[in-house]
Amino acid sequence: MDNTYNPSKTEDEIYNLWIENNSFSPSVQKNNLDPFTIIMPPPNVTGELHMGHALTIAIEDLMIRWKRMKGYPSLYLPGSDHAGIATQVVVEKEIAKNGSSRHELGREAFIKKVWDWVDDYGDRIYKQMQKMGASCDWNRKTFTLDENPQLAVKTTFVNLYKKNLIYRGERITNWCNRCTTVLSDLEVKYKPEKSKLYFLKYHLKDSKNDYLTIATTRPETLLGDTAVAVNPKDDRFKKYIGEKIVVPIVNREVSVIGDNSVEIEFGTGALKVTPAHDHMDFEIGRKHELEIIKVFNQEGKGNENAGNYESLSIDEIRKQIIHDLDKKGHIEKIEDYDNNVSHCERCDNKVEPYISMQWFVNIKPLADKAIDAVKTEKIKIIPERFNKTYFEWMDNIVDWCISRQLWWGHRIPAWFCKKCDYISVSVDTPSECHKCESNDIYQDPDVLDTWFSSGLWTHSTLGWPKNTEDLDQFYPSTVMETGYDILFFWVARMIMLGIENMGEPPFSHVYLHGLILDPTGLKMSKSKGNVMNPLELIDEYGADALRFAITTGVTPGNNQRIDERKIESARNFANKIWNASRFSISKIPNNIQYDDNLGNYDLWILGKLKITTEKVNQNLDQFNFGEAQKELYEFFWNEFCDWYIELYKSDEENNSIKNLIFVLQTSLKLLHPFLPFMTEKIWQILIETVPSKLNEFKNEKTIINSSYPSDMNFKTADNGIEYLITLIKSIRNLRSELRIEHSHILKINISDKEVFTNLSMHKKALLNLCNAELTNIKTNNNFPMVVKNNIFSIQIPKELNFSEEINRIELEINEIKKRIIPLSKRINSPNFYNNAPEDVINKENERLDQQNKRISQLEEILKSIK
RNA sequence: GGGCGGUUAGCUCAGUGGUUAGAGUGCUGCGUUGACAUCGCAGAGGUCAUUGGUUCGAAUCCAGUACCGCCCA
Repeated sequence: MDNTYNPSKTEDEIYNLWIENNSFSPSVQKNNLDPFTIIMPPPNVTGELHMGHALTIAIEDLMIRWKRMKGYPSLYLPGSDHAGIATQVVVEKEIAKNGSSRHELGREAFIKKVWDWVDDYGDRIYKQMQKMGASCDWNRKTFTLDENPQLAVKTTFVNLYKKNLIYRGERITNWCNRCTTVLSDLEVKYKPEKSKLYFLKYHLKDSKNDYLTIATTRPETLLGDTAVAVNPKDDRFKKYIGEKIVVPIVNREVSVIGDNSVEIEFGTGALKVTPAHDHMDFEIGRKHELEIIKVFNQEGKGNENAGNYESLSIDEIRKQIIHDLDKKGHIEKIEDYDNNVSHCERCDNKVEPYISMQWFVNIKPLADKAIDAVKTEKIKIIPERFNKTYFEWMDNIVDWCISRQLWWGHRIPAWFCKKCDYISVSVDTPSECHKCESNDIYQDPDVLDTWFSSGLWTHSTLGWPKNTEDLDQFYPSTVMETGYDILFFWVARMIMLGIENMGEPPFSHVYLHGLILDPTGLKMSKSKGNVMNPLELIDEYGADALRFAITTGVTPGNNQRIDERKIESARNFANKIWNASRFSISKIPNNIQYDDNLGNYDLWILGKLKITTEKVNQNLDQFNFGEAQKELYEFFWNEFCDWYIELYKSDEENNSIKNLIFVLQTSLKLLHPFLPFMTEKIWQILIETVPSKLNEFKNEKTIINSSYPSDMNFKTADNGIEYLITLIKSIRNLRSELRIEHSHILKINISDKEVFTNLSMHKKALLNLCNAELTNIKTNNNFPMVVKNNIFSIQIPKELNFSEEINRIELEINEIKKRIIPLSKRINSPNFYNNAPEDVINKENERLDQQNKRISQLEEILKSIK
């Protein structure tokens, strides 16, 4: 073995080994354990692996590997998402480089371009997930536009339509005029912008000199004004209600209406109403049955109703209108104004409120069942606090607009009849209108919101709507693991559609992880230039180190900052494991009889191993991955390496090589979910090098498919090892405090015969670990040292200056005294006696005794060295 | 406007009622002839944001305040 671990050399080799062994496919169970299933949140097919994916995979894969080793049939199902708008934007940008556009190409040719893209690059993200070590069952990988998901989408659409849960209607929606599609509320992001508030004069028809001043951020929409609204409670304006007022420029006579939704405080308190181009105005318009006049088209340009402004862009219209209003004296003033402007999440273009005909899901009936599933704990969200977020959103849910005016995606399975206007909705492409049997039908050009197909992911990947074995075996899945930021985007929709199609919730647990932030605590984004590329980090440090680093101290739902030092630290830990293994292997002797006798050090480390195993399993059970990992780190480095291996070196005759190998192997198994590649690599080396007599696990040919340690029933014992460790630490400390050279052998004496005898067994350890020797001779140059209520005398070189040590001891005495005050106060209070549990009372009393004893011993020491 | 989270060592974070609050990293001193300098040994470093309450006992539970961040409208 090399003396440092080389991940890049090993990782691909190990991954191939797993693939060859078909280690990732769940085996149909012979035992009675229920399957453990994670359906991976599908990354965008155009995407590249980012830190968020890396975290997702690290967490999901550690759960899967753990459960797989515990013997559960474990399925980790991978896939990717066609990501309608995102992919379309990517390919549009690609062809724009050649000066082309999708409109120029036409729908069919454009779609072909996208498929070409997917064929060329679609596997990229899978390869990147493999670099991470994801133990997915690649035989079951699914793309949202595969045949079966297509069928699932159409079937669901048709079923919901037949149940009247899908309808078509004209609504005001968020419209991106660059993508020329409607967007859902969640696809719109708000950005603060410095803009202007324009105060415009609208003259009353009947009294020429009287006018209302109206404040607006969007003067260009006045072309579509069909009313002016004031709050009926507003004493300044209520007298105008019912009067006619003239919209400037277009000279349209409209009414002044009263509506409670008008904010008295905002602007002047008078509002121009443009039902076709503003969400709130649309609602007011509906209430008052106002005329709706569209003045912009789908591309964000003035339409035929815009008069002189036709075919100008919205920005140009604004500029022109301000100019024209000013010329006619309609502008009272213009103020600076900070407001939040909506942008398209994908292309960053400004979003316009826009009226259009769309398909909607009547969501309330679905939502009610989904709320119920969480309320009755059929689904547990981890961490629990996100229940509140979930309910908040679900309780206030609005109908889901599922149509998108895109070309890439699941085409809506609805055909319009030109003859009778009937809409035929069906899974199979109809050849004629279902009502009048005319052949003159055409399919709705729109596609479905990507989340519609993603919502079916939990069962479409398993074969639904077909009745498959997989569906029978793996639905519902166990854990849906994803970032908390897509709780409503995705998780909520999976729950609703899962219940709708399958009759039961799609998973029993939702584990939400936090975001990975840059070292300064900011979200990583390409535009900020602060992204870390996981693939580069893997090249530099290894996938194990990256995985270990991003799950170190991880807690559900909390964000974490990541910087390279964290990854370095994980890499160092991996190297420690590598070297401890190297050491253990080097200690395997040739051709001797191995016996099963265990020494004291063996029994001690087994005790630690047992406790660690219990804690790790317990923490994993409770989704405390960070804690589980911490336990392992501490055990391996601080107990196994720093003490057991060091003690082992001191007394090889009385320690068991079999035990050394056993503890190493068990540790590797425990660590495997966190550091899969390296632990497998070492396991393979052990298979080669450990003689079968020594190899407790000789029948387990790969660690990935070995059994996870739990319920350890072997014998353990302390036999004074904890005491020995404390003594060694005290001697080291004294040596350092008194600045005694490492090479100087310290002779230590203790008058207590029993302690002396017990320690005699550890002569070699004392010599090797702190360069000390037991002696029964006391000389003049003694320095007293107290260790757990025993006083040792240490022979030291004559010329030493004790002043620092005296200071230290005095400080310690003071500190203990300070501590004792509240402690004795508490112990002496009757309240404490009456209320605290007995074991606590005993413990506190014992504590007080020990502290007092230590003080007197320290004082004794002081006296003797002063 | 509503909701959620955070505030613990120089930095990054664990720690949901019971010893003297921990880790990683950084810092200081010492140490390289066989597992590992990606290392070893020793050490310094904290009024657990703040105020009040509950309790025999609070970083931990409750209420208020301040600051930071996120989500929704």
